[in-house]
Amino acid sequence: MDAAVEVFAAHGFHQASMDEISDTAGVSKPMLYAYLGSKDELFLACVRREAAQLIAAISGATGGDLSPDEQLWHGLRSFFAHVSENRASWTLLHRLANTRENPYSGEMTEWREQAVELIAGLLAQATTGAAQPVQTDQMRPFAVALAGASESLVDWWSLHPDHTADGLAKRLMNLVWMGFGDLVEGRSWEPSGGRP
Amino acid sequence: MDAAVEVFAAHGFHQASMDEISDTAGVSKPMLYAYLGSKDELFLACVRREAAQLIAAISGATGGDLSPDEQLWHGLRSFFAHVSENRASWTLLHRLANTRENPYSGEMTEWREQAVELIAGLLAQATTGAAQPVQTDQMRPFAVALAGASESLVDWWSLHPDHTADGLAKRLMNLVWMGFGDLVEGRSWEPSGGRP
Amino acid sequence: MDAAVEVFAAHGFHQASMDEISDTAGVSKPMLYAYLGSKDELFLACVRREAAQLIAAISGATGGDLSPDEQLWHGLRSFFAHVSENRASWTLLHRLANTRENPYSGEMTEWREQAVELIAGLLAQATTGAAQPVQTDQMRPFAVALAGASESLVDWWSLHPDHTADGLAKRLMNLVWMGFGDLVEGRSWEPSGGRP
Amino acid sequence: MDAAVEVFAAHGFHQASMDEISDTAGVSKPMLYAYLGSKDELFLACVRREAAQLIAAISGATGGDLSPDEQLWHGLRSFFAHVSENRASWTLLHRLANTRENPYSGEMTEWREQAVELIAGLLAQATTGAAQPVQTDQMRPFAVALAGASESLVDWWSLHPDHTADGLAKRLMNLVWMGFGDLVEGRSWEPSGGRP
DNA sequence: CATGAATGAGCCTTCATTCAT
DNA sequence: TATGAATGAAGGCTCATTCAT
Repeated sequence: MDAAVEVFAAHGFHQASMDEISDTAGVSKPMLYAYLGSKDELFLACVRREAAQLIAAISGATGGDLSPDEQLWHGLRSFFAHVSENRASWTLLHRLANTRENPYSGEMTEWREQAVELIAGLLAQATTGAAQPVQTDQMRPFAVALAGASESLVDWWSLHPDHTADGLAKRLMNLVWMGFGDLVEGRSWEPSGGRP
Repeated sequence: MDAAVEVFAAHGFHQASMDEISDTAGVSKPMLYAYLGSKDELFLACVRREAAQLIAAISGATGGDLSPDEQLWHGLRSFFAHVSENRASWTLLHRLANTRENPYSGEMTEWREQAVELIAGLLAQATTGAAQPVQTDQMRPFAVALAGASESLVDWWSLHPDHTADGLAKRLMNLVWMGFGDLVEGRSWEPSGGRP
Repeated sequence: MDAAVEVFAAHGFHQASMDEISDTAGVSKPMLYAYLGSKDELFLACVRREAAQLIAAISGATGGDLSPDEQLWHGLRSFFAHVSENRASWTLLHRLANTRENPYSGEMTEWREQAVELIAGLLAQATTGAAQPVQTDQMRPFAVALAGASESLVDWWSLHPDHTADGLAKRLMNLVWMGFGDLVEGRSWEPSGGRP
Repeated sequence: MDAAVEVFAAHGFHQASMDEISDTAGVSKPMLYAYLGSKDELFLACVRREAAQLIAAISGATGGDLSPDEQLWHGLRSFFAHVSENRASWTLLHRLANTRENPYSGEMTEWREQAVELIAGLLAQATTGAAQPVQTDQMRPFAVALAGASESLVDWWSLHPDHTADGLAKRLMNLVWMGFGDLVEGRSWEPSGGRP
């Protein structure tokens, strides 16, 4: 059973013993090894599955022929929604997968790169008709920043549950999208004297 | 010796054996226990020290009677600078401290709350003369987002070393501060039709 | 199927898993247990069968109304021939059965005693007309020595395949039978000054 | 403690648990690993030590400027004596080391080759003044046979303790040395009609 | 009857932690 | 005081052995 995600999320990789996982899953330890291989492979499988689900949720929401900002908006909403409904999954991806130093470290964070790529693509798309259109790869730092801001807000959210997924997503849109719009239109901040 | 930070950062918490730490530090294991207590306590002490240094670096840069945007700017610059000069420290704080599931998990992330508080204060301060001044605690989500964006950019930076600390800090200022400015001045994004 | 002999010979007793044996045999594991009982019993059954075949081969060759030396000669020849044609069988009997420390250890080496008995009988028979005929049980040490020499030569043979079964058998006859003949005829070696 | 030899000899390699070895040795398991490394390494170390002692015992006895037959005689005597005083050691070398199929299998049987080489040298030396002197490497089959006969007798001895080391050694000398002497002097056995 | 699926028990190995010197 | 030496406790993994189908 892939409710091993629960145990990993609850105790971390090393503190999670295969005994506890097998107990929680309701099967015996040899079954874990028969079906999922070693502990490393089990962990990797969990990460893969959860990452795929998260990416699928976001991708599904951003599809369609909406405008970039609408796509981003829906993507953020679905991200917050998915995460709030899959706490353990998020803990696994965010807290544990980033930390493990093992042969598979590449795969552990691949999902993040996919998300960044998705965002960067939207941002670039948004500049298409602007004065100075930009390439996708110049958008990456902004995409990374937006992704990080989202992740950070999710963590904070769990400590302040009185906010809604949509409320947080809208806050992020306001903060980032507006600033991004300014940027595209040529208004920018310079070190010795910002606007506000 | 607190060069245990190096070992923790290099191998992670569990892979770092007390043997290796004591060897690297040049003392014997019983000394580690005499001075720092258990492995958990040692780790906590490391986190505390590194967190204090990071917060000190940022606080030192934001002090003075500068305008809020300048303070934020200097804070971000010094954050990126400090992190780039203390890779191990950052790895410890960001990658390891967030993951541990132990009795001290509260203290492990306290530094983050301090940083958020600092940013939130600056943001609130920036609205003082605006049409609708806001309280510090309403700024927290934005501060959290900014902090997360910064952390995320730092990680990304290590894979793209051709950027400078100032360059990244400026990008963040442009993205966030401008959007924040719009917000303060009443321009905002609404779900069914953003600006750009 | 008793092709489990192959697996035992190939990997040794402990390295041979019941899974591999059942796979190689083309039946399922429960069948193994239904027909042959436990792993120990299976091993014992293999040893018994192979031992019986070996003893049969030797006994068949030594039968008849030949002179003792001819019987011994044919026995040795057939031993070398049988072993070279049943490598796995020999590995099982010689390398594995001697090692096992189980309740059946008696049966594991019974075949060896049979062979020794056969040889001792021949040796005794050879002294029938001599000056001092001897009983079978006084011949046993010599028989044991001859048996050991044969086994040892077989092992050595597998590393020096350029010898023939008959060549080795003849060498053994020359070495042992001649010495035995001397002995029977009263010429013997004494500690402080042998013959050559 | 290298009284692990006892446990290995008593139960075989696989049945001997590190727990039992450490208990028997009077130390804790981690000490075993600290001093002797893994179970494989421990076993190898035991074999190496016991093999060295056995070879030393035999070599020590065969040295000097004695005639070849005297050297052989003393070698056999010391072999039987050493083995009877070190039962566990012999079990390890003879019963276990020959069976293990591991990376070190080369070293496991090296002692045997040394013994064979020693014997072959003595045999060749004995033919120096004879009608047809022979090279050492033509003596190897005889040496192998003699070694095997000795080993076999030792095993048999443990079941018939009423014999003495010297008695068995003398029997072997009579059987092999006399036959060997005949051979050197040109008397040989031919398939269709031996001497006795 | 024959088997896929399941497990209890145990082994090797490691490491945080502590005495005796 | 500082340390080399020692260990209790556990964890990952495997395998002989048996049910439910």
